[in-house]
Amino acid sequence: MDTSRHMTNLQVAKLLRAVAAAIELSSGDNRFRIVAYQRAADAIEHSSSEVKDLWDDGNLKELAGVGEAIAGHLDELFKTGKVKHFEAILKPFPPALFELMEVPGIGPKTALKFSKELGITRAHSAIPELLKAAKKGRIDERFIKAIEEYQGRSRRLLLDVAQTIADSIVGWMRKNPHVREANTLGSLRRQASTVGDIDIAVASDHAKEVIEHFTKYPHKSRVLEAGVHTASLILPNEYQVDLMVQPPAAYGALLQHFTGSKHHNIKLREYALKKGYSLSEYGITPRPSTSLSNPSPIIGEGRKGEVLSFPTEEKFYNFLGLDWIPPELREGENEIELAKLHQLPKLVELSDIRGDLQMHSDFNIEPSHDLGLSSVDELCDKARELGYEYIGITDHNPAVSGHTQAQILDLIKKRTEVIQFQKRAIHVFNSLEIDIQPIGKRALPDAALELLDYACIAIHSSFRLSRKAMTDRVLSALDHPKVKFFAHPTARLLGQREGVELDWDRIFDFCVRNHKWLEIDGWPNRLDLPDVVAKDAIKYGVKLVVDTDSHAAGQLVYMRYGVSVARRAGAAKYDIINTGSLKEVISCLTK
DNA sequence: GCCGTTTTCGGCCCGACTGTTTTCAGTCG
Repeated sequence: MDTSRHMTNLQVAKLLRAVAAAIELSSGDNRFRIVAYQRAADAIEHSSSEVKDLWDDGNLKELAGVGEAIAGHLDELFKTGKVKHFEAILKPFPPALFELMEVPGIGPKTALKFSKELGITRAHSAIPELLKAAKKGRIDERFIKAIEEYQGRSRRLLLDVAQTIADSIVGWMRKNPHVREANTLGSLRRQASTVGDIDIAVASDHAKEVIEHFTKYPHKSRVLEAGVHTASLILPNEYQVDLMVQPPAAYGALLQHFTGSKHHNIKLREYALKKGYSLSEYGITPRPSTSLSNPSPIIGEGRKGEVLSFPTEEKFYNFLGLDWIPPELREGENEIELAKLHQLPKLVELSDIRGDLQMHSDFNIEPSHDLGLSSVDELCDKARELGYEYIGITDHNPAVSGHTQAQILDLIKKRTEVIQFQKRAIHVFNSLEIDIQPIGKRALPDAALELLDYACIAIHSSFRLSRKAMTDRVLSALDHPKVKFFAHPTARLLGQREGVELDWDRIFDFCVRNHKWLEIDGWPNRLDLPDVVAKDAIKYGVKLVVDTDSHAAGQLVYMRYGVSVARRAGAAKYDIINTGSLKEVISCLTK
């Protein structure tokens, strides 16, 4: 079988990165060609669509960073399984080289050196061979640590784990009177679904006192390092937390720089450069003009060579003629253009949410999946505490095997009585989460569906069907007036299971035409829809519902993570069904 | 090799860290 036809985005990206490395090791000044290949690789790796699907539809050049030439090469790749031009570029180098580069600290030059000096040529055994060489003392011993780091990689934290730790530490820091401001940084501040590092910035004119306070954080295991402006703690679970302290007058640039993303910062600096400014973590520097046609500065003020400081990010972005960009949108897509045109979306806020339409109670409906741990009453109490107007209880359907249709109807009627047992302080919708069976049949008789206010459907089995079969299956299950949304659509589990393959355009189209919604499931190891897909859904006009999928009352607070996904997708309040009032939601349910 | 509401040519982010590095090369975020 021709494997190229099944190449994933990650595999295509890796191929392009290998080409970039090979160009770098070849003679001649090809710096910008190298960067072009790396950018194309990044674009493909982060694309919400499978690159092969884009190729199928003739849309490869939609990817920013993929132009005429690379699109042509990928065309050849998908048609024939190989690219003659790439093979010629890669041929002089041993395959092991590109594996060695996966180790942090090893780039193309070092990889080539090791490959030659240590005789490592085969790709599959490259890393173990390198580790062996390192342990024998044939290369610098610092690489032992780097290799082990690589082998234990993908040890990214789930967003909620990192956020919980950061909330505690930021809270601790704010207790100190010298701390003017404290913020998370990086992918955590951008609320990415997984987080690499927990980094915290503090604005203060008293770095010494602030660092001292940080090292007294009560829940630490030990202090790793405490310098003049930075410090690091190790927590009992071995997670590391880094702190940076800067004077309030220059805090804006620091916060901006370390929030990233890398791609956002590159684009922002390119944009600034055209206006005659150079950006850094310290501030904004007007540049000497390089030609008569490029007089500088065009906007703002400042003497050449002088670093201008900014106390806040708002002032930093505004100086460049941009609206402040919420961290969740800083992924290097079109946010800078939108900020320039004052057209950034007004992102949905946690406080806009008025209900939660997916959660599980402890009513024993005899399901094939987990029961919840809390009673309907407990769920209502917590929801009321959160200020909600309504919730939907979506227990799993009764197990298909071992129940007659009459028994299923009976269970649902009994459960309906529990839900409607008394007048409650908030409205409770009577709903179920229904399995989609492999062939697209719902795991609940239609007669039972009629007893509900609404239902959602979800995939809990047969995760590996083809894209077409999977899409057919889902659309078939969605096709009933009582079924209102598709819950945790990709069924991914972060760090455990990849999402299923779906034809999103077909799903989006069906949803828009039939008043169906897609869920953003805020359960921290789902966060599903993924942000990039949710972004496409919104562009298509699909309505979303942000839920927690709680299995206990205390988990209703996971809503913040679902909202973060929605914000990263650029969702405004009106894109989200459950920002509506009870009356509005009831109206949507009957469309 | 990519890209354009100043350009289809002529640009292309920025600074920190590390090592054996007395002025720079490689790598990273």
